[in-house]
Amino acid sequence: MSQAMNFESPRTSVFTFQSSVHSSHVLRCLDEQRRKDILCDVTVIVENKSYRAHRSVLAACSDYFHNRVTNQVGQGLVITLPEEVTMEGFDPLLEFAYSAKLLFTKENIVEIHNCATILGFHNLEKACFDFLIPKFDSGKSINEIQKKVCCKNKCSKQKSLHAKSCCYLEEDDQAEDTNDETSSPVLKNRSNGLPSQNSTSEKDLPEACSPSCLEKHAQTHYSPLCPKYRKFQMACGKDRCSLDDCSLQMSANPIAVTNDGYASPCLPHTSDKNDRSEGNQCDQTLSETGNVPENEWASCMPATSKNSLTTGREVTPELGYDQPTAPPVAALDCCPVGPVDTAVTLERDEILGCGGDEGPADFNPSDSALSEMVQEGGADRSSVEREVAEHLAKGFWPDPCPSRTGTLLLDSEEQQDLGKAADFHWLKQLDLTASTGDCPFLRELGDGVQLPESEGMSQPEKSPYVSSINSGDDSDCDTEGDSESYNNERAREVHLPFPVEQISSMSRNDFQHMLRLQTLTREQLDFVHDVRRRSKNRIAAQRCRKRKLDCIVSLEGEIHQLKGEKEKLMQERDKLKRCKGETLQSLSTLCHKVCSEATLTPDQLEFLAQYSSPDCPASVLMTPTPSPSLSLHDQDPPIAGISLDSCPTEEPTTHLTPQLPHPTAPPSTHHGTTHCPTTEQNSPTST
DNA sequence: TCGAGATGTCATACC
DNA sequence: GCGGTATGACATCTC
Repeated sequence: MSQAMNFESPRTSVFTFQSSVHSSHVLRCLDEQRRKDILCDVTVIVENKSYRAHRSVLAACSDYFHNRVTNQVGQGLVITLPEEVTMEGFDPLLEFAYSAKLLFTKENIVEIHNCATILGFHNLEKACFDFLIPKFDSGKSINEIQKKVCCKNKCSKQKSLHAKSCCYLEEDDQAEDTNDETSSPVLKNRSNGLPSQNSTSEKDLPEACSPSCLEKHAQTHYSPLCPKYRKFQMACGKDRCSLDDCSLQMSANPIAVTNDGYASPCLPHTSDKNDRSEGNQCDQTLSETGNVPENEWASCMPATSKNSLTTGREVTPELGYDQPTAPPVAALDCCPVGPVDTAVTLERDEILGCGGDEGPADFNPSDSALSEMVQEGGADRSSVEREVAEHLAKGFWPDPCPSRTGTLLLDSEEQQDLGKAADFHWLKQLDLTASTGDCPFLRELGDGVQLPESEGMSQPEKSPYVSSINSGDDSDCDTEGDSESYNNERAREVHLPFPVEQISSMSRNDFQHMLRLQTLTREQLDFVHDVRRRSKNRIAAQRCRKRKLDCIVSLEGEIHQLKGEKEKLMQERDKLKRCKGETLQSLSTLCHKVCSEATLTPDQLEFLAQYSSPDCPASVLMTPTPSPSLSLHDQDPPIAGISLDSCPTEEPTTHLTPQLPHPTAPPSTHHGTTHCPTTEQNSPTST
């Protein structure tokens, strides 16, 4: 059945989220000191119970305490918390403050949330509770939650994968509502077949964002861009975007709680030859039956790793693996199609105590991939949020499925190697169609979160629907869907022993490794390579186009900037021209004055002309014919100041003859030099 | 019906 | 030599 059923388990479910915000060593010391009441300088009273603690720790973790202890001195500080704060809620929070681990049960999660809210506890962001509380809220079915958030806009177009996902899920929910959990022989069979499966199912998908949500979301990033490019930028803008794409289907498999109270992360399924079919069925099985024997949890984890993640598909006898009969959302949802790295599985088993017994399940995965993924984007988010999200995500999907589907056929050692080499592979398996809304943690992380644009993971081929989603347009789903269906059909024809989605989603090493392990026919090899090539090229084309668009946008900005500079230079030029005109005008006036007042002999004038620049009116006076001098004035003088300085008009002025004609008078044929440059001639306009 | 935009694919070059 | 990537060109689809 659903997780809700699991939540109904009479046993107490205890979960732990660990934050890496704190240094574990320091925290351990502090916690030890607190328990021994060493250096404790504050007493917190909650419901008549007192807790000794360090004010610095509390202040660091809680706004409330920060405010209360600020400016408070002395060792005897006693803080009585509001009555709204209960021991039930405060106790785990205090533990969290000192251990970075939050132990909670479904009974106290709400209380913890309330207390954390009242006390303003850091590191326990809204995302945690928004996601967790509904899971524990037996009053609301998961279906209700999903429908409310996700499927409001139930696929305006069925073309959209996302839309398909929603609809598919909803239908599934509905179908499930009408079906008794034991009424389906298939389910029974599945349950019997692989009881160790995780209990996640597509209906457990958390709030998946609608395509419109995604688009809106992404648009916030590209608002400065030309609207017509936004879609494309969204689709291709991995550089800056796409952790929008972080849609990570991780979200699709939130927390699954087994009867023994462990949070079951989205367990990956592999397409192991032997139990591929079983595995395919399994994920639905448990999720629908919700009935996992407690003592099987330990064995569940390793077994899970061998299960193919292909919920929503049918098992086709001829292929041995399921082909999608419905949008492969669930399949993609559930973490990667790949197998769980054996090492990871064991590690998790250790973490879980693998006995399946009680005790907090302390998920503290050390996967760098998720960390990187989470940190890569969302720079605008607090590191705390990121870390919390990261840890929560890890907690729910502790297994990054390192080697993904590609290693489904590998032995454990190989898987380990591949897992090390391909930390992001599991991400590649994730369907990017969903928005961050799918993952409450990553959604809260925000828009900036980006999936690494490593090869293969980018988009469509593994899930051809993806591009349609990324493009924000449902319409193109047809072609992609056709392509996908064609590929699937071809895969069926050539009896491809693994899902088509794996071909392009695998890393090169994984891919080659898989090919080595598989004995494929020539036809199969051709098909596989063809699919992979087209997928890679499709992604490359998207990147290429995005770069082009970015370049265009950049050039447009550059053009705008250059236009501004040009405008400034033009204004400066006009200003200089005006200045030059004024200078020439004053020079002309001076020249005429000198010529009219001074009495110069022709020898003197010739002498002046010899040592004066062409701009100097004195030289004009000596010019036999007026035309050359006019032409000189039509040219730009070198520099007005220099011309003036070089013009020795002062000395000879005293020798100028008074009978020199006035500039305004008709030119004298005798001198031929009566036309001193007028203002008009030297005006900028004339120039 | 036409054109623009989006996208997938192919061919080719380059690394 | 193989595989990945970049990119121009083309085809197809949608609006």
